[in-house]
Parts: sequence; C-alpha cells; structure tokens
Amino acid sequence: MYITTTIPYVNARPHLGHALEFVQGDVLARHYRGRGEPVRFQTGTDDNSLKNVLAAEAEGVPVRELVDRNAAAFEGLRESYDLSFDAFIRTSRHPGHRPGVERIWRAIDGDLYQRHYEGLYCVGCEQFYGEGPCPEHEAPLQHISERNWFFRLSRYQDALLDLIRGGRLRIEPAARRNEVLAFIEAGLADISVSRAADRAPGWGIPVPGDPSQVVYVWWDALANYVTALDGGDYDRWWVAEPRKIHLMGKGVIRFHAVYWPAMLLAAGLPLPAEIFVHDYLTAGGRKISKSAGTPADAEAIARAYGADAVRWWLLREVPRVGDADFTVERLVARADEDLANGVGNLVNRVVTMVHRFQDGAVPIVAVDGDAARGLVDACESAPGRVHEALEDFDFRRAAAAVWTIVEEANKYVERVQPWRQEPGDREASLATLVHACRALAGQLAPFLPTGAARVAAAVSGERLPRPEPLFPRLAG
RNA sequence: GGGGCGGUAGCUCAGCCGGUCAGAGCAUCGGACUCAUAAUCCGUGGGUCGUGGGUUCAAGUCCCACCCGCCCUACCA
Repeated sequence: MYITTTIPYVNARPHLGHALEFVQGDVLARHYRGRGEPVRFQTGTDDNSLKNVLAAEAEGVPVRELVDRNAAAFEGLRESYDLSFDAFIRTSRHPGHRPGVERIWRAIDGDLYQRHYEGLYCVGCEQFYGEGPCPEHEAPLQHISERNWFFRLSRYQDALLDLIRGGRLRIEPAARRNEVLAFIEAGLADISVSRAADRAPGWGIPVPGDPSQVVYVWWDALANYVTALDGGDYDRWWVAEPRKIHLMGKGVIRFHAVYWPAMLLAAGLPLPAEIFVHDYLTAGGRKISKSAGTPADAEAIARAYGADAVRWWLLREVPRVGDADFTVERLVARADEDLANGVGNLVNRVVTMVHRFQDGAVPIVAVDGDAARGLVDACESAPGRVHEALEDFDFRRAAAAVWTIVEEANKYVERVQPWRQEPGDREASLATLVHACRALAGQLAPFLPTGAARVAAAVSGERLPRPEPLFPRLAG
C-alpha cells in the first residue's frame, strides 16, 4: 500500500490542518503495517511554489533560506506528532524530482502546445480567475498576459469519466466523487501548465527546451508521487502496487482527481487507485489561514498538549464529512475524558488490583463467564471493526471501535467487583482484564503510538510494574 | 448562474435501500461503589428531527419549493 499526503507549499509553518492529514495517513500506515501489509507512507513539501518566493520577499530573506526553514518545520512534525512516514520528499532537494518532472513533461509532449494567454491571476492560488478579488486570499488579481504551454486536458474527458464511474479510481467520500464527476461532465478545457520564468527568477523547474518558462507548480508538485520513487521503488510502489492512496484536503481535489490522472494517462503511466478527501479545520470558529499568521501552529499545539492528545482529538472528533472546529477546550475535554479518565484510569485500576490482590503477578487463568461476555466480544470484534472503518477512511468510527474495549472493561469491573470476589474468581477476573488491556494496547497502537506503547509496557510480562498514571489529566 | 453538502435533545453529532429512528456521547440532576487519575458504574432529562407542501397504509428517512450555513464551479447580461 502506497499512502501519500499532499506536499504543502512552505510559505509558512505547518498548522493543525496539515497535522490532520499527516496523522490520518499515519494511522492508515500503522494500521496496515500492523496487518503485515507492505506500506510506503510518503509526505514532503512543495518547495517550488511561487508563493514561497513571495513569502521570502515579504520577509526579506532569500527564498532558499525561507523554504529550508519552513520545510524543516514540516519535517519536524515527525517528532512532535509521532509520524511514521517512510519518505519525506522536497521538490527542490530530491535528486530525482527535477529529472522526473522533465521526463514526464517530454512524455506528454504530444498533448502540449503553446498559446497566448491573458487573464486575471492570483499568485496565492497560482490560478486564473474570471474576476477579482481572489476568493481564497481576498487579494486583488494581477492581469497577466503571456505565452504559455497548454495541456490538452479536453482529450481525456471520457477516459476520466470511465475511470471514476467504473471505480478504477475510487474517490471518497462519495460526495466528493460526485463533485468531480459533475466538474468533468461540465466539460474540460485545456489548461495552462507553464508560467513565465521571469516572474520567479531562478525558482521552479524550467520547461525542457524552453527556459523562458517554468513548469506550472501543480504539474511539478503532483509529480512528486512518482518522482520520489527512486530506482526499484518506482516499479514496486507505482507499477506493482495495486493500492495507491492519495490523501488531501477538499481544496485540491480537482488537481488530484482530474489533472493528475490525465497527466499520467498522457504520459502512459499507471494511475493512482484511491483518493480520500478530508474537509477543513477551523480554529475557534475561524478559518485557519497560513497567510494570516499561524493561529493554530501544529508544533506548538503538540508541544503544549502532547502528541497523543492532539492525535486523539484529530481522529476521534473530526467527522468524515464536514469541517470541524478546533478549540483547546475541546481538545482538553476529549483527552481527559477518553485518555485520562478512560484508558489511563482503566489500566491504572487494573494494574493496581493485580498488585493489591496478586502481588503484581499476572494471573494466567482467564475464564469467559457470562459476565465477561461484553468485554470479550469488544476485544474480539475491535480489530475487525477498526479495519472496516479505516477501509472507509472513517477515522472517527475506527477510534470509537477501539473505545468500546475501555467502556466494556470498566463495566466489567463494576459487574464483578474483583475486590469482593473469592480469590479464585478474582484471579480469573483480573486475568480477563489484563488480557483486555493488552488487546486495548494493540488496537490503540496506530492511533496513539507512544501512548499505546505505555499501555503495553504497563500490562506486559508475568509481573506487572508498579502502576503510574499513563495519561495525566490536562485540565486542572 | 450551475452542481453538491449540511441544518436531529443545551453542546458535538449517529441515524444505509421509508415502517421500535426519535438515538449516542458530553453537560445537568439523582443514586451506587471504592480497585482507580475527585475516577468508574447505574438511572434521569421529553428535541414540532430548518420551513411549507406532496407521495404513501406508513417519512428525519422519498419528491417539490423555500430559508440558513458551507463547499466546488462558472461568470452569458
């Protein structure tokens, strides 16, 4: 399974919205690895965007410097969010990227032609609009008149429709799929795939054979999914691998579900198999905007509340469809409720009882009496339910499935009340509970890598370590 | 302008092809328990399921119109 996130442009530091996509990809990667499936999880940065040039100018620093600094911040999320990506590609640094882009450009040569173009352009979006101001950046548009290279996107309309309708290219959620189909059915016009080089001196990838132009940044950035694969990796992950999954935000579906497949079709390359589109995060009811500063700095939030808490919020609280509003209050409430009072407290009470009644020795007898039915069922069915939910890219449902183990375990404790049981029965109850905690640790692993490891450590071995709080409360 | 998605208890939301679908969690209130991170467990609260029509024996659940929020897309006067 080849899982990719989009590669954000690096005109600013990463915000929580980026973290959402990375964490979703990470959960998928860890989940499938856990099932023994070969996985390549890849992310990176789009260094070649004109927006990076503008940001550098605004800040008065060299583009290289700004790009390197911000790209490092993105890569740093690996630590602060416990991400397990196998590759981090930077379009301006990866040796294979530029040659790869040039190769693809030449491969689609037959579908390229030059044309004079005039229109209103938003540098922020790197896109033309009918009139201003730009809806995304609320900035005035520039009148651009230049000669560009165009791609015969119009030729691929039917092929794209077949691809998506036939399910060879799966787009989730279905609403997004319909959106894409509607867009294509409305008719595809050829698109400009190059920009005048002098607008970004020295930045971007020159068009092969035409140094006056640089490759349109989207053409450049999309190629990363393929150019990041060096040597045998290309055959392994792009040719032989059936499950190639692109994760992205709703704002860039068109590029991934229309331009990118068409580009590959033209170049005669294999196509991606699945596209999952997430919606946006808002912060305190307001749009998170890089250009307006970083009101939701990803790293700062993780540092303040911990990767486990933030990951859990992103996975447990963000719906599959619809924007979600992030507030510190919600983060803290969810973490305390589920992690501290739920998982942490459960493990703590179980381990404490093992110490109090068994002197720390893990009982080996586990009897599945009727009282344990609900708990045993939860443990046994969790893997299947998690898998099913993740196949649907429904992270919230997957997290909820894991949660049922905690819920059932607590109910079980109340039902049997180990502290009142005869030693023999109690031993069986505690064995069942320790077993449940181990199952919980296993199921939690893709969601909370370090937290799950702490749970596992707390309930592993024949003699359990002294109990200590695994997930301290965040609120007072 | 075209297309799409939402509008369900105070809050966040589940409700697939119509008939125990009027629900869950949190919050509130009451109770239980003491193994545990002032935790946990049990019970409780009555919301015209955006508005108005329609189809049907039966509609949050289908159809039409409208209102509100949002998204994608396009701008012909």
